[in-house]
Amino acid sequence: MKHQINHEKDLQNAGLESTPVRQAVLHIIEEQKSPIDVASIVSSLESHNIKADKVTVYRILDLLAEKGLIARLEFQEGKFRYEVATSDHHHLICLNCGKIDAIEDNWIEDLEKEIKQKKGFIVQRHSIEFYGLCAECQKKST
Amino acid sequence: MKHQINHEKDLQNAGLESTPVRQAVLHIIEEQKSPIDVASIVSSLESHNIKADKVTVYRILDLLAEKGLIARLEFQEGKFRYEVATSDHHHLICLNCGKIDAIEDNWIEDLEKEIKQKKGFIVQRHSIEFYGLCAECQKKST
DNA sequence: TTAGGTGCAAATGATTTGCAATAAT
DNA sequence: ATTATTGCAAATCATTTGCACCTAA
Repeated sequence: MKHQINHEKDLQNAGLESTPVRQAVLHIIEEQKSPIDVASIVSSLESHNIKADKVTVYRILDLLAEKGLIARLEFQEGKFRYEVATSDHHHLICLNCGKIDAIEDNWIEDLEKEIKQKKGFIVQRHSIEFYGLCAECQKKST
Repeated sequence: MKHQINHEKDLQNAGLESTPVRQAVLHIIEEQKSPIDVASIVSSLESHNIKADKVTVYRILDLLAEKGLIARLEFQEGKFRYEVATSDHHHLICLNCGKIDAIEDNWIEDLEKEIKQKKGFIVQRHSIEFYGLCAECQKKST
């Protein structure tokens, strides 16, 4: 369980000034179980009674992503989502209920080695998402 | 080597009326070696002297994707790209020169089985991209 | 003639830019 | 004072919607 105070450290470690808005944005992204979009971050700030302009949020997100504190994702929605940068995992997006789950795996590392061997291409990061039906929706909608 | 005439068949097989613009869009996407965005498709139509509104192109792309003739992709650019739907492969996007290569693999099928076992999630489609440095750019930029 | 295809104008949504106001060191 | 942070207005870019017009079966 992380507390707000840790975000101050995280920010400082990343060489960023720790401001209330930055801490709050980091906190909101962290307390979220699945990747969150900018509009949701903005309204979450409002409900936390933290006054911050949308533009400021965009700029903070750019900074945090640049410094590697958060990861920027796309789920074929025409917008970005963010999550805290943690151990490697891939997202499972249910096409029926929209729920986003995640899974870790041991396959991709080997696949990236193969990419290096076959293509000489060095993978720095990847974007891997699976779209389908979660267990619950298979029962309901089928 | 496919000819325009095949696109007529492709469209009809998909249950779509074969119009000049639809054939041209399909042709442009097919002659492209890597996934192409909408703006490029529109200007390509212009240079082929085919008059078509941007909106029409969007609608055609939606149709073609819906019918499975083309695939809709995202490369973290905030816009969509399209390619002909072919055998399964993943994209290698060079962060230095922007070149987009592709690779086939035998890993993902097994990973999707594991997802089914571990999570009960049934994968219908996936989005898998690797970002890094292509062989040429490793020589130059390093 | 009738449904589907297209064009044009305008709306929407996400993101970015410029610049002035503000806060922190 | 000087630099970085934020707010506000407006611009930009990708995509969508509404509606009228046109065209092929």
